[in-house]
Amino acid sequence: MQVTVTEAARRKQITEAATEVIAAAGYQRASYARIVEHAGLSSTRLISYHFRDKNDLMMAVLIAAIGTVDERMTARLDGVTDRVGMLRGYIEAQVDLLRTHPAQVKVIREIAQNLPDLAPVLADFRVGRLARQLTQGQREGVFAEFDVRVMARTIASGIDGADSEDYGRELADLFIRACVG
Amino acid sequence: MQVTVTEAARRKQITEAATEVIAAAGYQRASYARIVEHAGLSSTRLISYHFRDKNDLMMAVLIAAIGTVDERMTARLDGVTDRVGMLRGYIEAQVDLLRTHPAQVKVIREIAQNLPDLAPVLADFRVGRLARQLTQGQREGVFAEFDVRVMARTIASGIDGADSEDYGRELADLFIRACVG
Amino acid sequence: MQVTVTEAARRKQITEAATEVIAAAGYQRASYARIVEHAGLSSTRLISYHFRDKNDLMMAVLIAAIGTVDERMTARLDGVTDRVGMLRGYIEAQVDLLRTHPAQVKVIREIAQNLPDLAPVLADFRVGRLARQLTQGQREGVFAEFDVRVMARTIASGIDGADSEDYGRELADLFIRACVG
Amino acid sequence: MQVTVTEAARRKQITEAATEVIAAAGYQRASYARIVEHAGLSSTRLISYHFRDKNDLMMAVLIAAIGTVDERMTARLDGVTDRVGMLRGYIEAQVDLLRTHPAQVKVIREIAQNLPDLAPVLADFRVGRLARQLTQGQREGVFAEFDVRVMARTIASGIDGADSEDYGRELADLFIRACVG
DNA sequence: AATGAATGAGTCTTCATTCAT
DNA sequence: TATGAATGAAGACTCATTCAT
Repeated sequence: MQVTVTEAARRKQITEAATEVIAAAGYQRASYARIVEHAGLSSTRLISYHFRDKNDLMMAVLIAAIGTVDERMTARLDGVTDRVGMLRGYIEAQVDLLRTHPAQVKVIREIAQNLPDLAPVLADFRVGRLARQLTQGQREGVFAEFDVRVMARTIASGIDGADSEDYGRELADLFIRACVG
Repeated sequence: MQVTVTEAARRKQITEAATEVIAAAGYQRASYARIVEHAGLSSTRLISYHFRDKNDLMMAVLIAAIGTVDERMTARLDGVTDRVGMLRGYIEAQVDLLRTHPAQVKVIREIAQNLPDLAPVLADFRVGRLARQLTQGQREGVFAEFDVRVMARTIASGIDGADSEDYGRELADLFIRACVG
Repeated sequence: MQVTVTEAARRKQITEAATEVIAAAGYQRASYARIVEHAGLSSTRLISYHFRDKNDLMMAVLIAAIGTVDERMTARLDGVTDRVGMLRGYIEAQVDLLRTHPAQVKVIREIAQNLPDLAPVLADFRVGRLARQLTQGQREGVFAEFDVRVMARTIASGIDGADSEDYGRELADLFIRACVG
Repeated sequence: MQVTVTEAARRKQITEAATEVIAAAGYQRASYARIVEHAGLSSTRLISYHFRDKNDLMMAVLIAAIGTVDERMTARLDGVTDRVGMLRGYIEAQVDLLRTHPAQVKVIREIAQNLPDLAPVLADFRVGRLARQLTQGQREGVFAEFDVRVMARTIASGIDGADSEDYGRELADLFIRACVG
């Protein structure tokens, strides 16, 4: 029995299944066989047909995850002009994402760890928005003098360790002290 | 041609080769074949002879790496009683390790990521010494009130992102501000 | 050069080759390599493709063997109502199977010996039909009083040692004496 | 630490360990590694030193098992002249051996199954004594006319299936009926 | 747009045996 | 008499990809 759907719908089905498999089992264990099983597809051939190779699939998964995360962050921080409020909002929003979109967050980390070539691109994605806000804050005299790149990366890596909303609030307190100095 | 060396020497040769392979290629790609090639051994059977299984080998690699790192840290911080000086010394020493013992540091991270059962033990190894110092500092009134667990984990993850001595100094400044408040 | 046949045909080819290998070399020595060689296949990967794992293959082999044996026995004994005639027919038919379908008979024994979990199921297959007939014969007063389970198992194991039609006839005489008493 | 014992004592230690391993795990799984572990020896090299190869070890194991079994049977049947009593005694003594010397009985079967070259020799060992008694019984007119070889083999294989003393008694009844006719 | 079938390379582990004291 | 160390071959199984419709 041969079920035919549109190219776009099939690609989405596969990337979503791949996202869940990567989040649950890790990048290395996300084999075609496991993805096919999770998605209920007929054979791995279906993946090979819709994606050039495994790297192509992973890029699609990554782009989708980044899109989702970016959208959520933009929605959360839109209109916030207060620098300190922005910093707290950024950290708490990121921590909140771990709860609301765990698969997407996990996928971004997994791919970053396992495809080192992407590290710089992903680093900028994770840190760019924050760094710009920190620089603005320094210009306005709200934040002390510090190396913006170091601060942004430290905040980002600190967020990765969070496991609860309380942790997020404590983290925000910590970095507000460090930034306002 | 059969070359015979002592058990201890052979085990050390293999664990060192494995350490380098893990650091260079990652835990998942550290196959017996790659380790044997890197060490110039005759066959993978030599690893199976000296280690019960792959997990046994990885434990030996991990213990060696932890031993090296722990020894360096103890040597660096021995005799430092000033709390703020200790905090700076801890961070800078850790960052320095990334340069002087990159393979050992990488191995500890790789194994922690890929053997989740060990995560709690390794977390304590990475964070325990620091957390005790922070708590002491709070009792002495040198450090402000903050969640020691969050602070220690944030410092540890911040260190992982460092890539130079300058970065280490800036990180120390950052966390001294956050701790002294 | 890639030769493509249907799933069913390939499975049959593999199970038949496996049957012959098990019969000739024993369960333990029936490796994928030997089966592939016997069947003239390109690589062991072909077996892994068509069967989930080795146990899956062995179950397919066993089911085929049981099917063949059961079909032959049913054909031989269909319509026989005379209890003593049935007993003789059963024993001689079983002995005859050793000559006409040696591989199937050998496979059932080998798998029973090497997969102890299946022993009860196979024991029932080997002994169930016979035990029912013996019980009926006792009810009808044709057979003496004896433990049906012991008798059926003894008959079955006696058959295993047979090596000729004469042996089969002698065996039938023996057990008719033992049953009629 | 090097412990030195006599050749004979060491061979006995190894054959006994091998006997237990074969009985517990089967012939195929009785590897040098498992035997060494069971016996608490320092390395597999000790086996290679005392036995030419694995076949040599297995012969030693088999001879020891046969010796034990033969001795018990001789003790049990010595002085029994009554033919029918001898037949019952033989069957019940064999079934009793399954309980008192399970390892030795298991070893003989395992080796017979896995070393087909020995089958004739072992068949004679298992069947010879019994066949001679049956022939004598026929000459004395106590037993009916039947093929002694078939009867002896059937009795022997019937015994293999026994699992209790009751089973043994029932088996003796069965074969007395079949022999006395 | 989809599929069934096939594949070579690679994974770790176990095996009995041999080398060299 | 004993031992530590080393070994090549073989075991089942998984991988992403390609062939051929």
